[in-house]
Amino acid sequence: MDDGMKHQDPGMYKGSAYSGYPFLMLSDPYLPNGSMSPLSNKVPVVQPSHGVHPLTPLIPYSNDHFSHGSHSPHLPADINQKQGVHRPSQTSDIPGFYPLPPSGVGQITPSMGWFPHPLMLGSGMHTTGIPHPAIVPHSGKQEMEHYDRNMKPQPEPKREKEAKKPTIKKPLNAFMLYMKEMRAKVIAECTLKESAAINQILGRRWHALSREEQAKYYELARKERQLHMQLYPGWSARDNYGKKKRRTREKQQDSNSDKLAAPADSAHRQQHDPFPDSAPLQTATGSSRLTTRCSSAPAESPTYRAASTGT
DNA sequence: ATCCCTTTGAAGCCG
DNA sequence: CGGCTTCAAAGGGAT
Repeated sequence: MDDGMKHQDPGMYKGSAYSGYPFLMLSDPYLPNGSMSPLSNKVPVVQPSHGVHPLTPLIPYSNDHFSHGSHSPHLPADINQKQGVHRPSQTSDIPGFYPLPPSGVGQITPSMGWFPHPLMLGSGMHTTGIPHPAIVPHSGKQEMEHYDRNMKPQPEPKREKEAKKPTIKKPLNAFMLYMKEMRAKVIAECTLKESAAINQILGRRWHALSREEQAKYYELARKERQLHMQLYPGWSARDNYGKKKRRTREKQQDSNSDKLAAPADSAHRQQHDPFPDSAPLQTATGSSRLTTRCSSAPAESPTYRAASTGT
């Protein structure tokens, strides 16, 4: 309720492509007219060549999966042409990703027309009746690393929703959005399958992205958060806090002497500035068992900035 | 069958 | 307020 919301940018939620809340696209009466339009026109539909999240294929740039050539993100650099870089409080030039009623654009509130019954959200259903990807029904296991992506609308009484509140996942951040979009491509190029390895490559690629390119995802994530907030006004990340085993921490402590500030770096980098001048990054990622090399991966291609090559 | 690994970013938690 | 921890995705590998 601070960023884009007060911008009241009419174009804010007009776009359609979105990885997390595709259902919103369904009603996407507006066509992208902004910088991203060329991206959205690529029917996100399915292309789950590798089993992409059925609800996720909507990322505007998903088509990249097919661009085997090189990562030539046709993304219009005009995204920030005006501002140079994504500026949370002025990213209005970017078309939104969530369709909003022309009347409500900008002043999105849970009580808006398109979001009349927030109560329904509790059952993992959007007002449209479409299951929300961020909502995970409690199937006994809280973690649900791989929550049923095919989860079908569970017609459970709204009353019950209170009792068995589904797990609402955190909104994806910029990098997560980027991963969802590019993972398939990387897998195809590198013939890798291990997510850990893929993620390492993605991390390098992420740093290799230009600010403009990253800006796309930062804004996507920003909007996602906003939308998430609107969809689940009362939701808080703490709702899922402690649900996962914090083995990570244990490991970190253990490997503390090994990786040292590796993980910490991440924590320190939590600055809100998406584009630090001197990107520190690169934790050497000295993976022992993971092969993060891409045979024909453009990731390490000279085309990419030295960010990945580091050193 | 379940957890780990790995990444970055956002947010929660705690001192 | 600052630093640390947890979670988000994800899927083969390891246990």
